[in-house]
Amino acid sequence: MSRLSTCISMMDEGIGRMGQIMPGMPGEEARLCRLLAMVGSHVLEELERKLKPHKLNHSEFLTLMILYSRPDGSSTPGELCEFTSQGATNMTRIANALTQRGLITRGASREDRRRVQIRITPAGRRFVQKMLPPMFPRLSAMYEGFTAADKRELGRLLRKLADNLDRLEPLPP
Amino acid sequence: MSRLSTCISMMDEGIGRMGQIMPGMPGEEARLCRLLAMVGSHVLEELERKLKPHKLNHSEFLTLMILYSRPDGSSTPGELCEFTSQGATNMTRIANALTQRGLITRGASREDRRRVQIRITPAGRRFVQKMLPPMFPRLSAMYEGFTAADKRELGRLLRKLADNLDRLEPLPP
DNA sequence: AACGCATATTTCACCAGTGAACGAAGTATG
DNA sequence: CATACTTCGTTCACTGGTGAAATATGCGTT
Repeated sequence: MSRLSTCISMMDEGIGRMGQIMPGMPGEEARLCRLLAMVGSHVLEELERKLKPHKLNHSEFLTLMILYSRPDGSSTPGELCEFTSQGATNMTRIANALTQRGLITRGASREDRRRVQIRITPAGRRFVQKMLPPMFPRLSAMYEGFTAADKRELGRLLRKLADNLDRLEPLPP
Repeated sequence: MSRLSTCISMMDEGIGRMGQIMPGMPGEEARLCRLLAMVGSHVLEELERKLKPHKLNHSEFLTLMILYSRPDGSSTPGELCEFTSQGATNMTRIANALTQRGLITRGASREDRRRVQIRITPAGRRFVQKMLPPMFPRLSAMYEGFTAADKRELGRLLRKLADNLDRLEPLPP
């Protein structure tokens, strides 16, 4: 695949030319959106690459991590959908896959018989504990040359943008 | 779907708890990656939402934009693959779709008969000129409250991260 | 000029994610 | 207490994207 910086300079030139043709275009904002999209998906691809050897995809990994991070190691499909930003359909498949591998269990909830209780198994915990640490070095390397202030600033700006996006959301028409 | 800031605080808590259990985890870096991924894909979703009424998906839109921004309005599948970060397989389908709608044409290249020359049509240009401007307001709104320095800084940090990602890339094993 | 090798695009089979519809369980209303 | 409405999870059919092989052209060597 092509280097990220190549795509970025292509994008820069393209938007530069567009700016001259299309008056009124918010060029800087468009640039930032493209950057966000490119870097964001590249980060995800990088993650998926590290997950492939474990035969996990991104959504399964995220689901497993949420369960792992829970003090009681359990949740429900609906909640997992919400926090992984996945549709219920997909969560069903994810839960199927993880159950099949013995990393989680699915059982009926006592309080509300509509709900399903999903719980990480001891094997699931061991799996996470084993696969996670090898990822740390590359994760750190990604931010090589970033000062503490840089990281803080990046976090601040991304959260600010996220707030704007939430506020913006309603656009069904 | 669930608000972005909800997912973010979930993620913050989750990584917070993880940091206590998993010693040596680069928590801040992990947080930034998750943020990048979430905000990036949210931006893409926002774009796709705006494209849906025009019956375009993200890749088709990007392809069309590249062609539009070219002085001569033309390119080749290979080049488009490179700059859209799409596989050749997909580019074939994209070109099929855009050709069918009369927005581009496909013809043999004169210099290298292996190559295919893709060119935006006048109808394609009109289409872009019509669909683009209505997107500007929301695009600007996304960065409401961002100072010029904020935008500059966000751009700088994303580009820096992109460079690191390129440098990092080789990890096939 | 004929052979093998490299490159560009397409075709095919498959995978992950999505929207619509369904059945089961709960909740509210007359 | 019966009927309608809601919520939760699953199933199914479809879309967008990917990897491996097929096809076609060009390039370099002998």
